Amino acid sequence: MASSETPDNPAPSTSPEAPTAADRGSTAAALEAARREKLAKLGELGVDPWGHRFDNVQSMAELRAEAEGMDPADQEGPTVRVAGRILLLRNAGRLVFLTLADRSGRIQVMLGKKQVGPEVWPVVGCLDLGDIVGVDGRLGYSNSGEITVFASSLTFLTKSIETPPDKYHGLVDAELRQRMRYLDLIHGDGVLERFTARIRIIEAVRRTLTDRRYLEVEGPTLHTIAGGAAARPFATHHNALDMPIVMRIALELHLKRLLVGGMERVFELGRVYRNEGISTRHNPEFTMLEAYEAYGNYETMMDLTEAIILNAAEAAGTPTQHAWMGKEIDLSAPFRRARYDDLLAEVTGCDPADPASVAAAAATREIETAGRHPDVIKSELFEATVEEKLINPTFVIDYPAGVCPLTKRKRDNPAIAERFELYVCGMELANAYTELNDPDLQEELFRTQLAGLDDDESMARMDHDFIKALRHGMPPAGGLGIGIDRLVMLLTGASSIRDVILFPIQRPQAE
RNA sequence: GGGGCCGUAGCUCAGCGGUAGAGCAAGGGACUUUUAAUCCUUUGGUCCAGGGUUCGAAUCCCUGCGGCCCCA
Repeated sequence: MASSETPDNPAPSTSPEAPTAADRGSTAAALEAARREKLAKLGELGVDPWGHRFDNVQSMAELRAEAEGMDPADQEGPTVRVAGRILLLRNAGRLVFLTLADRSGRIQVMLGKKQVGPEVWPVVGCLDLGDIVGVDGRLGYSNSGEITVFASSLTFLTKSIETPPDKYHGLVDAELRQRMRYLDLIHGDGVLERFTARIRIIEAVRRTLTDRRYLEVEGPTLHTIAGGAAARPFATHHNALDMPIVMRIALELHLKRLLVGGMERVFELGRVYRNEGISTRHNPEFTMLEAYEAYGNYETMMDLTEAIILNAAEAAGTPTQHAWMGKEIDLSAPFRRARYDDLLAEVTGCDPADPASVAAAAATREIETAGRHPDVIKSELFEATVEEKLINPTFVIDYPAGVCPLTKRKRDNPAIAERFELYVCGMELANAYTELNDPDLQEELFRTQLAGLDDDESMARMDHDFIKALRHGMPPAGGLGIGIDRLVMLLTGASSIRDVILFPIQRPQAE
């Protein structure tokens, strides 16, 4: 590649090897050629266009705060140092204004021919939008009242060879924004802030748990049995062991092994993989929190869930009441708690205790009923009717046992499992159980599930090693799972999971 | 899986049967207080791909590719 190291061959477009922009007949090539000429010019000027260590940089936000306290007429502002990317460049002859951006914000820089001197001024002529520069100068206000760093020197830090997107609209095309997330982060309104909020949210989730003496662990992501949830796994193969491997679809069964191992309070924040559909709420890999607390139950986990969400909202700066998916959401705790059967009866008018009544209600909504487990029919009816009605955070509690093979049954009613799911805006955000710790019942439930349900419907994969662990004694416990991406959506107001995942899955770009 | 919408210059978009347009960006020129700077000027395209209809297709139809949305 042409670079500054060939000063005696300054402009690549004049090299016999490199076709001129016109030869290539492409605007993109012409734009690149213009930048490469400046790259070569920098070399001639003895400037390294790729830059070096640049210490003691102050953030734009810091400097803005400092300038707020200054008298705008003050000509003797402090000497400061900034570094950032050129987002805007206004050339007024022997005076050039830059809008420089770092991750904290933007600040204006003024470069004057007289002020920077004859050594540096030719370098100013090599600046393009997208270049990264460092500036030393005096902090103050321009004539029009803009906070400005009046440069006394300019340090070139990195040349950009590519043309940046439209300086005003930025990248609009959703495909390009995802394929070139780095540009989306630079130019997209609120994008960097949203992903920063995601980081704060995850920090808050972690802190909420560690403050409660939870231990954070890392379970295996390569499993031999895809257990702990109902989902199709990604399958692969381990060569040395010559055996099939699946990517994990849940964190559950290994965390429970650690409860057996006496860790008492454990959690994992990690990626899980499900080989299923892609939508505004589904990405094949997503981030899940699972937490298990010995001697607790699902009510313990409701309290924990509220604490996690409220702390996360605070960390993200999300007000208690805000709009999401076009609805007004109120995050005030305690969240509503409503029994599964009560909601189903309320919305559909059927009798949840009577399988025939449930089936009849399901049939009117074109849900397949023939030969299916009554609790599965009930579950589909619930999904089709009740979920969308749950706008404000609602703990749906006490699920039909038939769809909860890993959950402890109610002491007085074995048909009901001590499970809750948390819904907001019709979206499932969390799922929790009083954990089943009876190894014999667990094994039996795995078996009946395997016998009675399709793979897709069943959460059960017979896992003898897990049963063996339960046989050694897992303390009674509450367990919780939270979809972190969806939580971030809720707290940042994003309507698509792709807006909260830096690099969501995409088909490869056509050549 | 079913339905709808979209793909035109590096970016943002117009054109929707008569042979390619604008703004920004880029090149040249002017300007020492601009801020989406301004002014003058120049350049820039396999109209996603492949078929079809037509005297004529960016435009209409089909298929494919990529994307977005809705439903299951």
